[in-house]
Amino acid sequence: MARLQKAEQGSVWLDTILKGDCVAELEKLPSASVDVVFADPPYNLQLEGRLTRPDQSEVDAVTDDWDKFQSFAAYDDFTRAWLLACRRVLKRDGTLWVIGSYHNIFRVGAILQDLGFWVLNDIVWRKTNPMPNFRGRRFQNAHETMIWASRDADAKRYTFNYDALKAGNDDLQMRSDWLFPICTGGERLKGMDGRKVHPTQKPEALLQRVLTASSKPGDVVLDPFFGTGTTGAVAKRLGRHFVGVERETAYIEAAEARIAAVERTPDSALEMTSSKRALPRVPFNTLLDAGLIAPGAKLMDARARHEAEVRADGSLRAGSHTGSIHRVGALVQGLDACNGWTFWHVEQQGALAPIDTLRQVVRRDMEAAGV
Amino acid sequence: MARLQKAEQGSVWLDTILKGDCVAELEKLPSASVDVVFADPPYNLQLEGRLTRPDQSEVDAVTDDWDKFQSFAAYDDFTRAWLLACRRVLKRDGTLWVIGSYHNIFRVGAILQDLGFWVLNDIVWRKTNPMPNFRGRRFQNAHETMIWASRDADAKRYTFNYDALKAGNDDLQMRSDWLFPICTGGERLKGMDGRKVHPTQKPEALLQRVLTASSKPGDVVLDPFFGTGTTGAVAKRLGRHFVGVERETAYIEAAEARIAAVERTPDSALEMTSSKRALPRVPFNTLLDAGLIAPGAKLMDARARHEAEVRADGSLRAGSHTGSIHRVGALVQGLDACNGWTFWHVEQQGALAPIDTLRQVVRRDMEAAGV
DNA sequence: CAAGTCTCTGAATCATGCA
DNA sequence: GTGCATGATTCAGAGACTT
Repeated sequence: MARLQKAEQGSVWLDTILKGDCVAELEKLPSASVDVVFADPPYNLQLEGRLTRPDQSEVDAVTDDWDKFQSFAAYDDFTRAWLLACRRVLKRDGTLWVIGSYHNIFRVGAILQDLGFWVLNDIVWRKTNPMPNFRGRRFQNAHETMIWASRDADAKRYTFNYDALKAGNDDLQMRSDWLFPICTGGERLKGMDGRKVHPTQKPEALLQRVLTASSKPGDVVLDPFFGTGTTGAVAKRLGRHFVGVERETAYIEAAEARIAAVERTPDSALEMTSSKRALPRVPFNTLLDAGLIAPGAKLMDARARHEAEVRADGSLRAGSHTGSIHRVGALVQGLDACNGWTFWHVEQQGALAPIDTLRQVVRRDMEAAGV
Repeated sequence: MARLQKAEQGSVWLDTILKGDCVAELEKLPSASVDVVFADPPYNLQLEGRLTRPDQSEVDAVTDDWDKFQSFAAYDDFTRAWLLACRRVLKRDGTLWVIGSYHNIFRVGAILQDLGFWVLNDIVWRKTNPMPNFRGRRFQNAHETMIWASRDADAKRYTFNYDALKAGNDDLQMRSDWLFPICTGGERLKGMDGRKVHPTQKPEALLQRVLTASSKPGDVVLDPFFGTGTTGAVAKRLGRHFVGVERETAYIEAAEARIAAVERTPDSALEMTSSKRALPRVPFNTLLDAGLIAPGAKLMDARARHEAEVRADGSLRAGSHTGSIHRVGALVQGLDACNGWTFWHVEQQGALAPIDTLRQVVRRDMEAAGV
């Protein structure tokens, strides 16, 4: 929580919407200050002067003499500019999401690769209720594509809550194809006239999975194309901070009212299934110290094909092989690596139990002792 | 059939495999001579090191030289060259398919747009049985992407057999997300040594849908990266002509033997029967996404002896136990396994109802949506 | 023989904490 | 930053093998 407080103290821009062009507004943020970017950029190429080059000059609005090559180039300039601005404010181990359709996603993907982002996954949002194709000249366009990328190719410490996703998915790892309805019904923001406020409002369920997967409570989530604030609403509900950039006053007002009405989920429900990597390390000889295993005890694999002797210093011996539980486990099997905790077993009440169960005892005791 | 006869008379290259580099070989074909291109180019996977499964067995990766490129720029040059060569031999109203993964598909898509191709759809091939992510550091990569494009932006007369696809899809228009198994079992070509002949052989079902959708009997289908000839085998079976380009003699020999064994199917027998699907699996967090259960909600067993809290990620917590609905159900009962769907209940109108009833609601909605 | 169990494998950009 | 030891990590389907 130190991180949360630090973020709260120093940054007036936290949990606010900056009004203006995203490239210009992002210059006001310090570099390396956000954990996750979620971007839903315009898909349409005819942007009527909204496009700016990396040097902030405005790209000619191509309306009448519309030429597709010029237009692609303009869209590319625009894309490069906002991706670079996001890259500067992204932390070293932060990740970026972009959503798009076949009109723009290939260009966005190629450019972000060129800028040094490293694609981690492409994710397909399959729509349960897509718009039909009325002309019958193409396949029904029933999905959109998201790209999930780390800031750099060698970033390894990005946040990915693998175990949390798996626990919520019947103990199967989460796939790259997600199924959600489009945003309709009560969730869809409507104006006084009963018309939708924003043409491309994304469903909160989509953002909920994105943020559950790739952020932690207290993290800062940037949405450079904030629209009516789906990212902010979900971030607040999940106990994340947000910062948005949006040009249109009408969207900002709708987003602010919407986010104000969101209730933060209680901490106890926000707690995520933790990864085993995050659990405290327990050296094997702690089990000897705790008397859970005695020097000279015999360890076996699950089928009693291999046997090893526990030595007083917490190392194992199996024939001429000696070393750690992992090393000896690997050696007796002729493998490069082995998780000794799950490989080696002890006899308990006539049955073989993995020594990992003893480690769990130690961890429980540590927790009880407040260590 | 005039078209078919004309093609048969004048073209020695019809229904053959040209050996060599695809750009050079395609120069031997007349311009505007093929109706459909299906291209499965190298993905430029950029693999480093080795990957082992949790049991320490090694994954047989794509390490072939043909998939190695110096840089993105080199891959782009390669892509531009083969796309241009294909464009020249493609008829005015022809279409082109390319398949790829996130490693290469964005670059391919952007380049083909730059060259003047017009994207008609992007199609997602969802794999029923993808390789897992073994390190738990990303989402399981469970799909590949195909781009379907016409030669020019203003092409209107391309072939799309809308009604045939719809008739074979329970009278629903065909969506952009397709579900097929990867190529295994008897369909997978094996050498004398029992090893796969080609590392990336595509399933015939995939090509069958591609060619059924976008070609007519008698059409000419070009595959510039022919490999072991899936495109040729399916084309022959469906009464289309093929022409392939391939560099490796081993692949060509395997493809020729394979295609020789294919029998042309009578048109009447081409229709696929749609098999009844098993009930769709509904992950527990779908109930949260659908708003049927709120984070923080309490679940109980039928006699209210055990209680658990629903967390925002779709996992449960009961005391110190956390995990999936199944895992926590097992833990609170001290059992090895438990069907969380029938064990856990929610209070509804004063009575306890199993959460399985909520799953049925979701399934009904999914069915109504035609998913 | 049937049913259950074990083994193998597929386009993969697949660690991390501590000394 | 580097080096090294620790120890975390898989789903579906085919086919072989066992009881």
